[in-house]
Amino acid sequence: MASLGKISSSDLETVTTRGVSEIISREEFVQLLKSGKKLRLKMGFDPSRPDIHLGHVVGLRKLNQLQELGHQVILIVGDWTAQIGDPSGQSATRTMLSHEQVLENAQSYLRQFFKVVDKSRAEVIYQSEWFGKFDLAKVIELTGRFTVAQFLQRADFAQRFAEQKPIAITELLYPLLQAYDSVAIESDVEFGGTDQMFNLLVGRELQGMMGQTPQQCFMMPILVGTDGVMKMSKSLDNYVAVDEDPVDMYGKLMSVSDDQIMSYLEYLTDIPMTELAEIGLELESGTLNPMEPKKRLAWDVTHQFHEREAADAAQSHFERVVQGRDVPTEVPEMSLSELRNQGFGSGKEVRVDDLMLAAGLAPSKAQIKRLLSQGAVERISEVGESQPVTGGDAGQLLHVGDMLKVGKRRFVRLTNS
RNA sequence: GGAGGGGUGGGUGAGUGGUUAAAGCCACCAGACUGUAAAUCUGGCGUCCGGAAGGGCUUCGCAGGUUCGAAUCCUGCCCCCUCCA
Repeated sequence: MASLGKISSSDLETVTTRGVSEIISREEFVQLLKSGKKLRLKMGFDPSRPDIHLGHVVGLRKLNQLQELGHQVILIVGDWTAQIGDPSGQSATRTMLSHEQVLENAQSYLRQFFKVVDKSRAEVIYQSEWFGKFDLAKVIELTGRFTVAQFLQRADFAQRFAEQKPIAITELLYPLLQAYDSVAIESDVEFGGTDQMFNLLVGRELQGMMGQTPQQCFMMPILVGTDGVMKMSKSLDNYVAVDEDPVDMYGKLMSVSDDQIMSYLEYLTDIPMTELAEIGLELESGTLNPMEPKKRLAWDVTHQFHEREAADAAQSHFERVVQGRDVPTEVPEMSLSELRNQGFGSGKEVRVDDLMLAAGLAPSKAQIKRLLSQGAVERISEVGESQPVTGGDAGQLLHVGDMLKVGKRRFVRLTNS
């Protein structure tokens, strides 16, 4: 680990450009890095959303890089702002979280957070530490520092105002509270996606007003989700969660659009930029099969969250099941006795549709019929002979050792006990 | 206080008495193709019975009502939004 203030030019380059969208202001930030001061890096967390996905990881990696240069991460649990909800244009009102719920979510979040961020160089602070004692006089003082016109500069507000769409008053409060956090912890640098620019700037401004050195605003690009179009988000279901098991994580990364390979490699791995440049060129010229760098990406990221062996296993699983269309080495099992307890089958045999239902391979009989008629279901015997299960075969009886393949990659095997 | 707009399937959003289990788009599922769970193309996409044809049930904020028939009309209720003051 480098000592504070001493930073190599390549580190500086990486920290300030790779996976970075904008820094306000870059010059001041660079000076701070060189000053030898141990910086307080502010990151906020909304405890109503305790799941971390790769979109967040872009920023967390940045925090980690700075930690390695000796700086300190301050994670703020937004137990007050969570009740407001960030005005991303969607739902304005949110239900209050109970204290226990906040604690629970925070715990879950932290477990994921520290998969990327170094725990020993981080502290966790709850907003309620300062907002818990905020009184009305202070709220008025805080709000009195800003005007509506200033807030209407924020693109999202401006747009909704123009379209005569609702803007909740509490939404205007959100940036203010977030800004006050910066004052409360004397933040040196605050991190967020580019969509956070306004909020970060309000923090910077408020600190100046209150006699503190204004924080630097560090903005990361928004990662596009696995659909290749929208930003990665849980509600769009185009995300790869940090908690994902290796096989799913690898698989989901393999489903990233070809167009996004380069940005994923840049934002989520440490593969040198010079090497990435070569890969980019080869992809463009068509001399490199996109699957190759994508596999590397998938392996690399999976390995960041799991053991090497697990990443290797995930890769061979992918090659075997997806590329080779073969049966995976480990197949989920259901036993006849278990099935009978659930009211399916006789204990000696079971219908195809019953097994699919019980194994969760389809949510309803109607869905099963569709799958059958679409030729999505295959029966594989103990000796490996496979035979399609078609339209009228829903009642076909399966015996111990039989296996069903549904779609390209879902399996279940019938066992005895 | 006044005027008006609106609540539809996972999401958007059409639909103003039957041909509507409800357009289109997105998401999702399957198939084909392939270099992957990319892209593209095709199909599917409430649920239950049936091999199928077909039939039953449930669904358009909630509760009633009119009608042979209602997401569509009427009554009451709940909720959301905009504008004027």
